[in-house]
Order: sequence, then C-alpha cells, then structure tokens
Amino acid sequence: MDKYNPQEIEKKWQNYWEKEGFYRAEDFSKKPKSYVLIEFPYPSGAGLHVGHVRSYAALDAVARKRRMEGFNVLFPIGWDAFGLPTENYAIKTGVHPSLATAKNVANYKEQLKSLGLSFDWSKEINTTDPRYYKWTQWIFLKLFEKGLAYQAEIPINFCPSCKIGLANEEVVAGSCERCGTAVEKKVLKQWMIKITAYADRLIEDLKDLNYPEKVKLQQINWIGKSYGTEIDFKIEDSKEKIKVFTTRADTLFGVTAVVLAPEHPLAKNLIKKENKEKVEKYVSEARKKSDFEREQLEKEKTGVFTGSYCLNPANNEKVPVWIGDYVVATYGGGAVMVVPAHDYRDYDFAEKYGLEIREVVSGGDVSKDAFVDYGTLINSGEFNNLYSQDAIEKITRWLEKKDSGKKTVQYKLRDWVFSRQHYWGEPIPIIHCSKCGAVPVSEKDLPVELPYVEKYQPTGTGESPLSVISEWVNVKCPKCGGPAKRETDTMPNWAGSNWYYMRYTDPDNDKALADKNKLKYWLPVDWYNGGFEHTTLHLLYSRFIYKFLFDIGVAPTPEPYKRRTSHGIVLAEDGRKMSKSFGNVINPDDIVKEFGADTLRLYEMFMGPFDQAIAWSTNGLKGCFRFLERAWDYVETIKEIQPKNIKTTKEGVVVLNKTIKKVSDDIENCNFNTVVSSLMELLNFFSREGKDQLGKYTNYNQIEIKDLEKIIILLSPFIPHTAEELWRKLGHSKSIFEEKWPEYDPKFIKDETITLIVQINGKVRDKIEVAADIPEEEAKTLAISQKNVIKWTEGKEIKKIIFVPGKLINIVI
RNA sequence: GCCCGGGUGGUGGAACGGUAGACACGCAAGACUUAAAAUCUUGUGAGAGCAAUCUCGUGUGGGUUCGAUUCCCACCUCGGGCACCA
Repeated sequence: MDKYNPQEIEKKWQNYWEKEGFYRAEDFSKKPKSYVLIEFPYPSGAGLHVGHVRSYAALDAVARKRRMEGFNVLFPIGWDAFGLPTENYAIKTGVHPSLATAKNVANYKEQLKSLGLSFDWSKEINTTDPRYYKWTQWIFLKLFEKGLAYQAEIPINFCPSCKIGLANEEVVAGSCERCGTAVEKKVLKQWMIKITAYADRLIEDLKDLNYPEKVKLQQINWIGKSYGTEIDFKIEDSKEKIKVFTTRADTLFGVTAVVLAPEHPLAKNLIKKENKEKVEKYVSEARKKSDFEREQLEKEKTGVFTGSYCLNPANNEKVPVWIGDYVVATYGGGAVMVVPAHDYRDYDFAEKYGLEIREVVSGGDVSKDAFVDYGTLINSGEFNNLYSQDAIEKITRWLEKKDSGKKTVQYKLRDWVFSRQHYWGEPIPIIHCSKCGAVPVSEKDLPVELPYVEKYQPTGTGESPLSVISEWVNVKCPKCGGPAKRETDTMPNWAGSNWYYMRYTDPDNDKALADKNKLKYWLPVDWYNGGFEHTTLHLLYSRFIYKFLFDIGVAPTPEPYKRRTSHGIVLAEDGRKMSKSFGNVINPDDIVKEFGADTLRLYEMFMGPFDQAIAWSTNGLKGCFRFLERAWDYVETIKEIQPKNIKTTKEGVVVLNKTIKKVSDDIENCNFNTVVSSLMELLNFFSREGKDQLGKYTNYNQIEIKDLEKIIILLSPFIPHTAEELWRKLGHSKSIFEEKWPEYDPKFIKDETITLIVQINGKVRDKIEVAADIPEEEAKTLAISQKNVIKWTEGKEIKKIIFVPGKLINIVI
C-alpha cells in the first residue's frame, strides 16, 4: 500500500490537465455557459499571499463543480500590473518597472500553477501590455467624446522636500512616508470622470443583483443620495449669496451661523480686514490636512469668524459667517447652516465659540444636548405646531415661492480623479494644443505607448516623469497641425481593472476591446468573488464603466456581475495582519512544498466562514493533512478488502445522500467550512466507527465501490490532485473531472423516525424516538405519559402544550 | 467622526426562533514501541454528585416569545472602508 505523498502526484496531474486542455473555455458552445471570476492579482514583489489562495481555491471549486454539472466554464486569470508599488520598487532598486513586472508575473504564474487551479491560461491578460491598454485608452476617448471626461483644478498631496505628489497611502499622520516632512496640498489641473452622472442608476440597478446585502448597503451609502433643500443666504451689503444644502429645512429658524469650507470660492471675499491675519493663518493650516483628517477632527471642531454676515431668508436675521475645516468642500456645496439646538456637531461648535442655541423643534432638552429627532416646530413663525416632516415640505415650498431656495438632490459620491503624476500607468491619450485646447488622439493612433526610458524618477515639480521626455511630449496637434504637447499624466490603476473581465472573452482581438458575439455569449459574469475592501471603489467604478459601455452599445447588458461574493482576509497566527515587518508572513510555497497544494487548499476552505477574517493556524493545517492521509489509506484499504457484490447499508445510503445534498447546497452558499466538515463526518462514518483498538478496519460500514467513487467526486473540487490519483487507483483511465457531479435521491433525505424533544417550560427534559409524521394528539399523549415528564409535572397544572411537527413538544406548567 | 461587519469552550468554529458547542485543533489517559515520534482508542464548557441527574452558561443590560446564540433597543469592544495602495 502506498503512502500519501502529494509531492509525487501533484506535478504529474498539473501537467496532465494542462496538456489535455481540460480547462479551456469554448466560445459559443451549446452547453450552458458559466463565467466564474476572481479579482485578478497585482503581481507584487512579495509574491502570492495565502489570502489569494483562499479566494482562488473557493472559486476553483465552484468552477470544477460547474464543469461536472455540464456547464461550459470560463475561469480566467490575468495581471493588474500598473501601479505605485512597482514604480516605487523600480525607483528604489533601479530595475525598470517593466522588468520588475515581468519577473513578478513569472513568479506568480509559477506559484499559481503549483496550486493546481483550473484557470484557462489561454485567456491570460496583462494590463501593462500595449495591446491591452490600447483599449483602456479607447474607453477614455469614448468617455471624453461623450463629455464624461473633463479637466478640473484639484489639490493633490505634495511633499515639499521630496518634491513629488503623494498617494494618500504615502501620507502618514500628515507627513511624507519617506522623509517625514509635513505634506502640503498642491492644486493641479487633473482629468476627472463623471461617475456622478450614473449615481441614480448605480443605486437603482442594485435591486436585481445577487450581492451580499452589506455590499449593496455600503454602495448605497457611499453614493449617499439624499433629498433636501438648497437655501440661499444673501450676504449682507453684497449681491452674492451663499448656497447651503440641508436635509433639515424645518430647523431654518434655529440657524445661528453659517460655516464655509476653507476652499469655498466666496470665502476670500468675506474676510474683513480686522480678521484677515487670523483667518488666513487658519486656512493655510487647514490646507495641510487631508479631507479624512479634517473630518476625523470632528471632536475638536475648529473655526474662525470672517467678520461678515449673511441674512437668514426665513426671518432676515443677521447670521455670522464662519470658516471651519470640518466642512467638506466637495459635499453640499461646501457650506452648512449651523443649527446648534438640533445637530450634535453644531452644538459642539456653538458651545466652543459661544453661539446662540435656539430651540425650534420641541421634544428634547437643548440646555443639555442637541435634539436631533423630528418633533413639533416652535419659535418658527407661521410654521409653529407643524411636525418636522411636514415643515420640511412647507418651508421648502415657501422658499421656492420667495425665490430663495429649492428642493434638491444631493450625493456624497464625487467625480473620480483620473490623473496620476506617475510613470507606471496608461498614458492619457490627449494632446494639448495652445489653439485647439485638449484634443483627443485619434483612434487609429492608439495605443499611445508608454515610452521605454531609463529615467522614470520623479521630476521634482509634482508633474509626471513623462513630462521631461521632450521627444515624446512634443507632437503636432492632430487638429491644426501646430506644435502641441502630450498629456503627461497617466491613468490610475483602476482604469485597467475596470473592464478586464470583458477582455478575457477575447484577449487577442486588435479590432475591438472584444468581439461583440463573444461578449454577448459570455457576459454577464455569473459569479464574481473578491475582497470587501473593493466594495466602494473597484466594484462601483467597474459597474459604472460597464454601464457606460452598455450605453454606447459595446457591453451587452446593463450590469456586469450577476452575483458577487466576498472573502475575509487571512490573518497571521498571532491575529495581526501578515506583514514583513512583523515577521509573521506565511508563504504558500513553503506549505505546498511541505504538505502539498491539496492540504493548503482544503485547510483554507475549512479554516472558518468564508466571509470572515480568520487567523492562520499551522496545527489546523496539519489536521487537514491528516484527514487526507486517512482518506487515502481508507480508499486503498477498501479497494483491497471490500468483497464484490457487497451493498452499502441502508444507513450508509442515507448518510451519503444527505451529504451530497449538503455539499452541493453549501458550495452554492459559500459555506465551504461546513462542506469540509460534512465530508469529514462522511468519511468518519464509513471508516473510523468500525475500527478496533489497533486501528484495523474489522467492522467498518460496508460500502459499494460506486458509492466510494461518489465520495471521491464530492472531494475533488477541493483536493483535485488527490482525488484524481485515487480515482485512477480505482481503475479508471479517464479523468475524474470528466465525471458528472453526483445527485441525491430525495427519498433518502427525509427521515422516517425522528427524535422528538420534550421540553418543560422551554427546558429539555426528555427525548422520544417517534415516526416523523406522528399526529399532534398522539405526540402529546405520548409526551405527558413519559416517566421523566410525569416527574416534572406531578402536582402541577399543565397550562399549554406547544407542538412543533418533526421537532419538539413544549409543555408549559 | 461617518458607513459596514463581528463578539459562542483552552483555540478556529457549528447551530442562526426549537437538543448550544457539529467538525477540527489543543490537552489528558490508554494501546502499539526498548524508548520516542507517528498512528489508533477513549475522554474533554463550568460547577455539584459515587451515580442517575441537577444548576449555570453564546460580550453587558433590558425587551418580545411557550421557547432567544438567533429578533428588537441601549451600551461595551474588536475588525474593514473612507475616494491617489490595490
């Protein structure tokens, strides 16, 4: 009898599957299609993470099950390879980003192949390949053509010492990650994409999608649609007015200040001479903080009085205008009305700066804290005694009539900043001409290739490194032929990952981003798994771009992903995140080498609920290895000692059928941990329960070979190499993955007898074996005549008996 | 701060309105061994009892229900996201 030795079998079957082309997707097959997708990895220098394995192993199991169920499956893989980490690595080491990428991809590829995942490698894509990013640029041109790409002045993080633009991630506590200098804001002209134009549809269309509820909710809150009122506060002695957005027009009579964001266009004009120095100092301080930091500082909100006043349109009262950095410039027009009595933030602000707290909605005690609920209006002139909801409507209509306000819709979602001042990204296909303005590169001139240069270091001006390559930058204007300059900013990483799953359907096409019929055949994606961390960025951005492509007739459906699931991260054994600096990283290569890919994959499915963060456990991994050893020995033993013509016991058939149902259902619901545990139970039932003291199979539950084969098939999506090997040991010449997924017989699923639980006052006091369909009266009679029940009910009055068919009886005394 | 999730034995977790702790890890005892490792068998939430059995137990406090780990409210606490990391 052979010992289980994964190192001997895994490579062999990986080569065999690849040679036979088992996992090739077939365009236009008559079989029903199933498109199974994982988020393609960023090939970093650190190599594959065990977290990748969790997601890939899960969807690989799904893909394999689908094939056995008779589907034509597309399960592709590629590389999301543009981006900051590679560029930073290149700057540090002098290795060109394209070389670093090629090296990392080769490494990832080898690692992935050692896991035996059933990717269709013939569809492999790479976002840094000019044949790929030609189409990323093409999408940008289409957005530009439809007016959805525009330029705006937007501040970036800038390190005055390194003289480069910084990503938010590179800003640690307001300082540059590299040198520690305080980061400043630098305003640059940047490309923006108008995702806000799709806000309503992005909310509306979630309805019919199979996404986790929390993902839908998070997207809805991120888009942040709210109905409210825009109210004009005229500035005293001026024609200008401040537009304020509020969802609480009912509190208008309680306004005791208006606060502007430091960047508000009117702010500068309102500063009175005597306050000038103070206010300007405040504004320049605020400029140094990121939006995130500013909002974080809410507990100690700060502000400064400009010296100017505006007029409350409700009662023409003079209201002081302040500047405060807790007001976000990009939301609600960058101005808020302060109603201390009915908003917590405003209450704190008023207490700090001695503003009046005027109660206008009754129901709380505003001398203690803000009252933010709806209530009845007081101190509000003709609107007194109205309820808040009603008052919001009526006050808004009243303002509309006076032409000093209107009903509006407000979104938290902001347009998407699409420019990066970096080398390692897709060039934006625009040429700037002093006469013609921003002119798109013509489609026939795509791709605008990223020039291969030795110098991709920062320029020292905050501009893209491309800006110093004069032979690339200086071109003729496509419109007028005059001297012009290329756009030197590149696109963010998201640009390539927005549409990659479309390219998989036709990766070599040079006439279109993909063939129309192929897109129509394969899309939408049937099952897309990825991390929760992508919920509001990648997932939302890519839905938007897909909708845009649908509108211009490129994408075949309004939504890209029918179903979305998310996996939790794999933490280190110590419960912290895996990180080089903690020295707690588990390298999947080491695990594959020592225990085999199947053990790693099985363990990651078993470790805990798929959508939760779980700490790695090497002992848990070893337990899975032992399980595989036992399964291996069991199959080998049965093959030798099981007599022919034996029948699986009735009990065995029932257990097997129930497990087939459970495994099939649990895979669909991502309950991979209980799939594995029920397969362990199944094997325990047939093997371990019949062992003697020496561990010999003397009295095991007998099993027919055809039922044993079903068990191996159930295991195969999770441990493909081991399953294939065992399958061949049973004498098969064809692959296990050409088999059909087992079906259960419903007649074995329903129990004939059940254990009826007898409770007294909700506590279990007895259990009786009864027929599953026992009539209520009979069950009650039986229950109250039980010895244990009599003991508990003696001398007490039975008030009520609750009967739950097939489950229990509860006697209330 | 805002949005979204979690908190169940020594550990990862199962059950998700109806027997709390499946499965696995760890630990303990035993078998095999000269011995150890490996393997196998048995036990393993806490407390009381020789035992049958009983009491208590799902972050904390309250509520709904015949019955709550599960539903509702408040609180404590841990994690994810917050727009230039991917």
